[in-house]
Amino acid sequence: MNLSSQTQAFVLHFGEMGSRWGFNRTVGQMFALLTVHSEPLNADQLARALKISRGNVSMGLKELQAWRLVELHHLPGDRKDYFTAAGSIWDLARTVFEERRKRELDPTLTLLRQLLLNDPQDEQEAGAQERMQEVYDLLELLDRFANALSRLDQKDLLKLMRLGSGISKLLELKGKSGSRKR
Amino acid sequence: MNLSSQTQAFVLHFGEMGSRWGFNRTVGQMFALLTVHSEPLNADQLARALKISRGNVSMGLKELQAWRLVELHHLPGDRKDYFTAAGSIWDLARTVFEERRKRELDPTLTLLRQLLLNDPQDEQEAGAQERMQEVYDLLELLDRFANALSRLDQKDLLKLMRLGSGISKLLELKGKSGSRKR
DNA sequence: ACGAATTTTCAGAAATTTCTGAAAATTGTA
DNA sequence: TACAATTTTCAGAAATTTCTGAAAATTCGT
Repeated sequence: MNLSSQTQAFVLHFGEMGSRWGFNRTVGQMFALLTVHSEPLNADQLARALKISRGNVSMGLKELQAWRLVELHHLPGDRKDYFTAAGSIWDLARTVFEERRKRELDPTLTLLRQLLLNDPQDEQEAGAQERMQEVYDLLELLDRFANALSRLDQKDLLKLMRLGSGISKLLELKGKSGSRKR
Repeated sequence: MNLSSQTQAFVLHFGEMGSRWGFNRTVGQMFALLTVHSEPLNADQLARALKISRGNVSMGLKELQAWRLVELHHLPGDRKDYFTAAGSIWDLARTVFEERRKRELDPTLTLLRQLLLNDPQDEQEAGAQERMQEVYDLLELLDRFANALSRLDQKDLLKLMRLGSGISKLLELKGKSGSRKR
């Protein structure tokens, strides 16, 4: 379980980026290692490869399971738990995307919905609520859009992402056919 | 500068969420307050309203300026710097989106591009590189897509986001006309 | 150029997050 | 059931991030 300098660099980088993606350094490293390493790894192997404590690995795996980013395997005649990254890179990306939507958007939408139920008590509050309503509308739209993207199958998602600047042409099309309807 | 309980709740929430969105608690609070408060605020007002030190406000404003999320104003006969949230909610969202793309995608793309230049030294490395290539391809696609979205004007973006599940129908359309071409 | 107003800086304090390692709990086998 | 292998837990240690406040720097009017 000694990592090539390639893998080392990859793993360390994902450790650094980890916090930006929503998990801590060692969780990022564990995930990176499981991603590049095709064979399943057990907790001891992860601990040794990454030079972190066994306890930390246990906690990290729990978190990765909560994110549904790893899969548990068993080898015949071995009681240890082995892990791999769950599904294709594509699946992983989708999962991260969905989890982040949940964590970054949903709580705010819930709060704003609540706050907007109250009647404003004065001018100041009325103005603040207007602004909050704008934030809410935007985040809700984003949330719906993210959900729609999540539901697309891989083929369509690929098609959409590859469109690039072609998107606006496609929308023009839609806009015209849409207005024609009435 | 005493905040209504509405605003208080909004500000505190954005503080909590701040870390998920890429900045720390007080920066999140400052941004939230500037967003709901239509009048420009100066550093002392922010410090008093949020009960944080003047120094912290200075650092926070510097960060918000780096994110291009605030705008500096001056009032006649007052030497203090006044700040507002920069542009419409829509503009703010676009800016946050772009900044996050830069911070979360670009460094990884750069690293992977580098790593993939090296020839693999053995089977193990070859396999790891395959996985890294997949990650690279995916992130690059995502990056291009994010860029394309950023470049859409507000009207088109709105149209696209409102499509929801209609997206797949639109893509079908495109798929068919695309294959018709050959 | 001086001085008052204002902003920035930054060393150390405080708060928070992450990590370790030993003990407790769980699991599977004989 | 007894026990060895394995995983989980969690109190406290270590590392990291954030915050304060006083001093330094800057800015502007006179």
